[in-house]
Amino acid sequence: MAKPSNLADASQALPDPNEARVPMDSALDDLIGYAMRRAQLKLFQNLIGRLSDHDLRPAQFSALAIIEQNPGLMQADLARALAIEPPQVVPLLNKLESRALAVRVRCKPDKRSYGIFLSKTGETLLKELKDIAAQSDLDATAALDGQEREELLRLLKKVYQD
Amino acid sequence: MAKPSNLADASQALPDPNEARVPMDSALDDLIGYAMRRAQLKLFQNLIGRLSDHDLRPAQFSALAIIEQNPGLMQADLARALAIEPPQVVPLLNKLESRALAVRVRCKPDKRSYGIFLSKTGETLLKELKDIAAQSDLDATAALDGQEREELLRLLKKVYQD
DNA sequence: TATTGTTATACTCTATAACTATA
DNA sequence: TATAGTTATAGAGTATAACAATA
Repeated sequence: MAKPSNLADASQALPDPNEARVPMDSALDDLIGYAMRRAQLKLFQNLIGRLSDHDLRPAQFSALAIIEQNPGLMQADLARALAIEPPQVVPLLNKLESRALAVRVRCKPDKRSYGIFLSKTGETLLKELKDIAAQSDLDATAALDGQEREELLRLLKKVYQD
Repeated sequence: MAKPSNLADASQALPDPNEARVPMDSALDDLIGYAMRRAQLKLFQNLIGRLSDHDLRPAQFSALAIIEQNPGLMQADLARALAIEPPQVVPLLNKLESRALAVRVRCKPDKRSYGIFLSKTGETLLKELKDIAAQSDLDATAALDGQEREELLRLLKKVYQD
């Protein structure tokens, strides 16, 4: 297929190959969704790098924090809190159990379900991970001052809690 | 492995099964990264739903907008602008070409490379897609007023442009 | 020898259907 | 029959190595 007749006029406006190698976006520049995706990727990559020292993924850190706040919760609850499907909880919890950070305990009247709890090891590591995550946050938003950071957090919560 | 000795104290504080089924996060509540991930997922899902009417993905929309701003750019440039690897550009561009929205043209002195351009069809559709994306933005951030939306955009740009 | 685009491949993430064991 | 957890599987998204054509 060579140069179809509906090819847009483009023979002019070719960017100088010697100038900035990163094309500008325009059109996308006014979209909150676009800016948020790029900012989120930056924060996520930063956190992934820091957590990798402990061989953990962000979802595993989130799971530990949610378990701490809701000891004894069921896997279905954890899935809902993490906004993932129940089958995805299985390998995640298996990993946490194999590292002795959390445990499944059959303790409910309903013998089908487990209560999920942190181990002492998990509680101790989670303390450290919270500091790491807070530092990652500061690092990835270093362009903001404290007041801007608080305002950003407030606005983001307002968006997702709606 | 049954109830290891380092199991954290958890026999108390079990959430009432009759109350809110969504466990709270705490610990995560002060993290910009966590709030941004949740807000970003909300915006992304909204946009995915709206673009699906046109059988397009967000990355394909972004590609169209970038091509419009940089007619004649090479695939390596597009990959860099989209923050993806060159091999991922191939199926993306194949899709846009099969839909007659964009074209690869061998027109450079370097016969290895292509210049990428929008077709007239692509230009027309892109106009519509921009409105859709803007509406998606407004919809997913309906909890914010105009001033908050501008402030959020400003802060996000400051973060990712750093 | 280096580079553009491409193919092949693999690894992760995510989602769905089906299975088990309890209820 | 319905539910909690699990298994199996398939589809995206993403990354790397290797190849062909060209420089």
